Amino acid sequence: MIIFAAMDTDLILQHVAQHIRLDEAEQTFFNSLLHPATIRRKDHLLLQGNVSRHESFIVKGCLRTYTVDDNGQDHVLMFGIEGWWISDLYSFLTQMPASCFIDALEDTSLLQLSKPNLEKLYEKVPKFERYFRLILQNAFVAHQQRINQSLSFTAGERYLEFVRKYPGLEQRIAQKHIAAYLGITPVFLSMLRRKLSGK
Amino acid sequence: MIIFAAMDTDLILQHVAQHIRLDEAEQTFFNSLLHPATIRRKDHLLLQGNVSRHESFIVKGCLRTYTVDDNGQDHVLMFGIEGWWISDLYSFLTQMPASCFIDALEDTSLLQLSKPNLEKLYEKVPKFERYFRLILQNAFVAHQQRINQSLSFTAGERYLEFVRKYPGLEQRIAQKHIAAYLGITPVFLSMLRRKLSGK
DNA sequence: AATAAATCTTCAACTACTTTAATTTCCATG
DNA sequence: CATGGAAATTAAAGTAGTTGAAGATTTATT
Repeated sequence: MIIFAAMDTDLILQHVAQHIRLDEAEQTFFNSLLHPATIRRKDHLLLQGNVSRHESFIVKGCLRTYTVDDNGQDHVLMFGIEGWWISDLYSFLTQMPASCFIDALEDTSLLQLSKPNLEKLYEKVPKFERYFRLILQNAFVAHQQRINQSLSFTAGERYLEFVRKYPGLEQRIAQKHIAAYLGITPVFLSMLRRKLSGK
Repeated sequence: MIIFAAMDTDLILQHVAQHIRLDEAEQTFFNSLLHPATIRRKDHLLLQGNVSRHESFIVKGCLRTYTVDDNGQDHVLMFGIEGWWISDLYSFLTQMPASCFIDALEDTSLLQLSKPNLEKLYEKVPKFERYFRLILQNAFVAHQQRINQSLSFTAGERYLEFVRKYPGLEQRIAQKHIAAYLGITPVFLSMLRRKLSGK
């Protein structure tokens, strides 16, 4: 006998409900398209050059999307925490090779939606087109704001913005990852944090 | 008697043709939805806080999308040149107030597509959904690359990337605008250019 | 054409951030 | 619980980029 793990779908349904209204049948159908997955700390969800086959909703844990430059240094495009979707959006939409890596910074549990299942969802419950369009728009705006901040903010201001955007995350993950997100060295981040806490 | 200005639609049809295939009737219908407009150097196409009512295709000239920070300094999110669409995409999609200004750096001629006309276009020629989805995806990827470059490139490397992305534009516009795009001072850009040309 | 205004260049002094390296703290694993 | 390796801290010296100020060049206005 096979026992299916109970899916923890509260968080994701709550997230959807913030954008569109679903009846019970629609919720059930949506759930039936989601595949639970877990990924261990330090394991990869996506490798650069591979195609991003799923959108992954983070139920618990933390991931990072990053690139590696010619000198072998990491640069973090975004973190994903509970209640966020994560993927290489471009790769997922176009089914072209991804330009980033995604790996887990903590043991993480996900609910995954494959491209074919997303198409089925759009067909049966067109309201979801609106939902994912809003997700894409928010991602777009977030990128735009980050460009703006990289032009106008000092490293200290960018750090405070990071804390505002990912509350509590500064306690959970290694500082070198935060530094790679801010575009500074871990050494300088350490100095910044001392200065900020010191006053 | 009113004489309508002849629309120069070659460039835009060529641009569309790179992504989707249109028959003659579809081309004519598309053209009928476009409104030509001109905007003088230094005039605004969009003010922060206003709603972006059109997508504007640039036939000739040059625009910049920018924000102004608390110290009164400009930061350039993007330039638009011949063959590009420009708008505050978020404001256009959501019809919420724009977070940026757009103004002309040269006398510029545009072909504008209003939100209602875009809806009509989608209805009659659904292929255009694909076209504008590709435009949005490209914009998204461009933003992502720029974030990446702001994390990993020096100012000199970012300048070279700017030249690659906007060929010839470095000859056409004021250096202070390029500096505001790169996130450096005009003084430092001046030093960079001397160094780059000097070898 | 003359003048005013904006922009660009150059230099020198300054600040934000990096690099290197030594020391300490934190955890993962045997 | 011991220990080896990764990550964080600190300090000192170096570099990328800023600021301010003066002069030169370009662009706009009358």
